[in-house]
Amino acid sequence: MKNLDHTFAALADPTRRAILARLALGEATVGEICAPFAISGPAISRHLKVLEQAALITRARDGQHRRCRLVPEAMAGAAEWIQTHRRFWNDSFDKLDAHLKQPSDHKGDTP
Amino acid sequence: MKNLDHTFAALADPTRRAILARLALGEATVGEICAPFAISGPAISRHLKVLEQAALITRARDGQHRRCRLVPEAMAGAAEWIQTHRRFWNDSFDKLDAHLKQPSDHKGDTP
DNA sequence: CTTGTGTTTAACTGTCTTGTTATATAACCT
DNA sequence: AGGTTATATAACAAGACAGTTAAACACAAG
Repeated sequence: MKNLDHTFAALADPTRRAILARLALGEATVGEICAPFAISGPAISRHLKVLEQAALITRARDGQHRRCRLVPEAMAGAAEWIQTHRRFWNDSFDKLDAHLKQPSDHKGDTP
Repeated sequence: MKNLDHTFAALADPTRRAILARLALGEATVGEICAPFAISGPAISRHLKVLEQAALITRARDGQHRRCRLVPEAMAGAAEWIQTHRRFWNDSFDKLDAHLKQPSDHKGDTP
């Protein structure tokens, strides 16, 4: 359950990307992840399951909470696929590189 | 129709990634794209429509053929999202970088 | 043990996706 | 015009997906 299909499919949902963006700031419990979203708890729980099956996060019990953490290695597969293709398409990727290499704050996507 | 949702969703399908890999080698007609796949023509046609709506490819008439070409800019959005997160997770991304940058001749090798 | 809080599962619904075959459109060629 | 090739659309079936509410599970605390 750790191939590119799952990774890209997991990243295709804006709620899940927002969850990952939240987790990029540090571990969080399911309740903390739920808070900023308008959708129900079970919906978030299933998004977390999708992210876990894509190996993008892990969940571990912590008392009666469940702490979620990123697994950055999983993202590497997707990044590698894109960067492999970058070798062929390097025309406009270089501009992106220049843009990203600037010292700037990150602009995440809002849910 | 050009947001990250569409881009990642388009990349989530292995057939579509294979089509992109084929197009990375150069333009191709729909028939040429169809050839290596076991699925029907209409199925490929709809994959191409998905890729086009994600702005990953363009299609242009060429006689009675239809020539498909990559649009690398569209991939940049997905790459930017991943690379933005790389700033937080740069633990294991650095290893990927080292691996990919090894044959550092990505400057003029367009086939 | 009983109750409350956090989280997941079950069951259901509506929508989207992927494939199929059959039919239509568009261009080329006598 | 009529026939052939290349590609797209229509109509349909099967399955995946995202959301809901209600119920179950797991642990904490009276």
